[in-house]
Amino acid sequence: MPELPEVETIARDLQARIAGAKIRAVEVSKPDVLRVAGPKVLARRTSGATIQRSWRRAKLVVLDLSTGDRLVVSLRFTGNLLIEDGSLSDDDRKYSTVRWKLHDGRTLHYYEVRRLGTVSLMSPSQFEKYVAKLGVEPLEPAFTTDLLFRLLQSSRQAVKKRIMDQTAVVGIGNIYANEALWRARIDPSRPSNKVTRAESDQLHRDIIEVLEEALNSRGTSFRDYRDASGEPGDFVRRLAAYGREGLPCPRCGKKLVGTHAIDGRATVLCVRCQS
DNA sequence: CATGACACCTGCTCGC
DNA sequence: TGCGAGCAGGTGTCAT
Repeated sequence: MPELPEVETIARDLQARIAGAKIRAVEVSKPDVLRVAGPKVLARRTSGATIQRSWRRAKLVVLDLSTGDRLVVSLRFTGNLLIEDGSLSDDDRKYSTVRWKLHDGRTLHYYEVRRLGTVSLMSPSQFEKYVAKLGVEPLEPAFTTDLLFRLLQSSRQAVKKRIMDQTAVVGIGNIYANEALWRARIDPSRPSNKVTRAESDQLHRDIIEVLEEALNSRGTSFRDYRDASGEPGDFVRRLAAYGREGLPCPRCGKKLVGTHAIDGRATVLCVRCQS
């Protein structure tokens, strides 16, 4: 489900709403989402802890606990973190897999339909080891035009797959990969090492631009993404390519074409604009 | 090492 | 209406 803008929106909402809250008790109804620590260890090591800070790294929501441990949540397709203040729908209740009961009476739910997402309780060293494999944050100054060009040069994979590779650049998933490549007028199937310097620099601008615009719209709700308060993201109205197969290209009017040729993921492009 | 195939899950939509 | 196939904002592992 969520890519950088959606995960950032969730992490910021949680920071505003539950930073400083103390955990009273933990309930786990679907233990298969837990990694590193199982239900008993999770309950023992998080009960009584204060959630000091909520932030994002790559597509992970990270909750820093007063104990030094971190709760690291990978939402994958359908995961979400929802704050219940007394009004949770039946559906939300049905898919609530882990619950942290807070001292103030509210509950933080880890919500999951497909249960592909994970909740990991990590010590500082486990966390460091885990994030060491991740690539550069595209909205930070370290993401330079030089770095992107080097990353593209170093692989023969399709450029779309390359920019979705979380060990290269983090946070870009299928929606924003399609959108950034459409904006940059680059064919997603081009081998990444065949992208020119000028194209790479344009792609660099468009990756930042599309992620920032989506963040300002609080993400894209194509199906079931919602923020921590349950509200949908607004960027779906601004999508030019993703989900618009068969509809006219907003730039030239030619019908957009869909394919699954790159890594089996849905790709939509304008064959006239993107080459 | 880079790359591709597959596994992990449930729910929704579409075609017969 | 029922039923099977295919698809969904992702990533970890394993074989080649």
